[in-house]
Amino acid sequence: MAYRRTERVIRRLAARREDILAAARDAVAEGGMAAVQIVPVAERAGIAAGTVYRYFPSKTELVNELVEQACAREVETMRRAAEAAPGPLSAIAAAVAALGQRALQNRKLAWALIGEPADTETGAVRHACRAALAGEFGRLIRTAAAAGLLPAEQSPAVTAPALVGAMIEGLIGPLAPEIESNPARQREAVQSLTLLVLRALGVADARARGLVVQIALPAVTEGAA
Amino acid sequence: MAYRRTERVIRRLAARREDILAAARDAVAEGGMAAVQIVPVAERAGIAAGTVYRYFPSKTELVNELVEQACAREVETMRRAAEAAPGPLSAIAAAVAALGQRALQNRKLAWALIGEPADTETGAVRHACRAALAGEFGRLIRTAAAAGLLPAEQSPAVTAPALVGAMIEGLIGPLAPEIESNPARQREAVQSLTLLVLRALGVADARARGLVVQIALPAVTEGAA
DNA sequence: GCAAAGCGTGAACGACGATTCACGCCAGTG
DNA sequence: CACTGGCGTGAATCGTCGTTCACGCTTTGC
Repeated sequence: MAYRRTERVIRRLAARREDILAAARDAVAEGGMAAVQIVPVAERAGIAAGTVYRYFPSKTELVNELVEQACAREVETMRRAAEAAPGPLSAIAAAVAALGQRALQNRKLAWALIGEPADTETGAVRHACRAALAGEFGRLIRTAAAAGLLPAEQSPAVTAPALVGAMIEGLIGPLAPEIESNPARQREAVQSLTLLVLRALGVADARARGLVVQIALPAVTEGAA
Repeated sequence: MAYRRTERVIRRLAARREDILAAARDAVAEGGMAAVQIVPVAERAGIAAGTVYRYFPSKTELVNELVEQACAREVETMRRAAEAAPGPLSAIAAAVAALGQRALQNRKLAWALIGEPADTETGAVRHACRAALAGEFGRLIRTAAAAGLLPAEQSPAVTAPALVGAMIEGLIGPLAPEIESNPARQREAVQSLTLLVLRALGVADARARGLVVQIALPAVTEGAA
C-alpha cells in the first residue's frame, strides 16, 4: 500500500464537505432553491465544479442532505424548547415560539427549505421533514390532550399538519408581512402566532394563564446559518 | 383589405385558447407544475407546439393565466359562500368549508396551483393569489370582529395568512391524510378544519352554536376542472 | 527521493425543454 | 374563382444546467 488517509486529510475533506453544504445553504438563503446550481455553489465554496462530485454523487443528494440537516435542526429545536417548558401547554407554546423565532431569523432560507419544492426526489425528503415536524407537534398535542388540558375532540392527524401549515405560512410564507428587520414586530408576530395556535387547539385564555410570557423570546443563538 | 376575423373564427380561436388552458390544467392535475411543458400540453390540446405560441407569448404567461384563473375562481367561491351565510361567523365557517371542499375535489391541482412554487415570475402571481385569499378572509374576520363576535385582539394581518396556510397545508398539502376518495372522511376533515379555524379566531363553542352543521356540505358542482 | 493513489480541475458533453420560423393550408374578400 | 393574409405546423435552434473525465498536482509510504 502506498496511500492512506491521514487524520489531517480526513479533517480537510470533512471541512470541504461542510463548505460545500454551507455554500449551498447560502445560495438557498439568497436566491431560493433555484439558486442551488453546481457551478455557482462550487465557486462560492472556492472549488471547481467537478470537485463537488467528489463529495456528493449528485445534486439531488446534496440538496437532500441540506434539507435533512435543516430539518433535523428544526425538529431538535422544537423538541428542546418543549422539554424545557414546565408543562404540556407551555411546551406547545414554547415549541411554536422557538420554531417561529428561528424561521424569522432567516425567512427565505426556511421557506426555501421547507416550503419551496424541487424535483421529485427532493420532494420525498421534504415530505419527511414536514412529517417529522408535524409528528413532533402531534406528540405535544397528544400529551397535552392526555393531561386533560385540551378538548379531547382533537384529531392531531388533522390539526398538527394544519398548524404546521399555519406556522409556515404565517411566518415565512410569501404572505407574511415584511417584518424581517424589525425585532419588536417579530416578537409580536411570534406571539400572535403562538396565541393563534393555542386557541386553535382549544386554549381560550392562554394570555391570561401566562403561557405566552414565559416563552416570549427563547434565546436562539446557536447554529447561525 | 382582404382578411377580417369572422365571428366564427374569433370563437374558434377563443375556444382553442381555452383548450390550451384546459390542457395545461389537466397536466397540472396529473403531474404537478413540472408537468406543464409546451410539447405535452400542446399534444394534449391536439395542436402543435408552435401553435401554443400563437396564443401565449411564453410559457410563463400561460402558467400565470392558469394560476390567475384558478385563484379568481377560488376567491369567488369563498365570497359567494360567505355572502350566502346568515351571519358573520357562519360566513367564516362557510368560506372555510367551501374552500376546503373545492380543494379536496382536486387536491393535486389545488396544491400545485397554490402551494407548489415555480419560477420567479410565476411566484409573483401566486403571491397575489394567496394575498387575495388572505385578504378576502381578513375581511370576513374584520367584519365578525367589528360585530363583536370575535375577541377584539385579533390581528387579521397575521391570522388571515396563517389560517390560509392552515387550510392549504391541512387539506391539500403533502402531509394531509389521503382521503381523496372517501366522501365521509372528506366531510369530516373539512369540519375539523372549520372548527379549528373558528377556534383559532376565538370561537370556542362553534359546534354548540350550530355553526358547523349548516355549512356541512355546500354543494360545489360548478366548474368541474 | 520515488512510485502509487487520491484529489482537484474545468472544459466538454449530453439531456431536456422553451422558443423560433419558413413553409403549406384554409378562410375571408371582391 | 383567384387572391390575400393569418393560422397551424413541427423540425431545428438555442440556452441552461447537471454530469463526466483525462490530465496534472499533492500527499503518503518506503
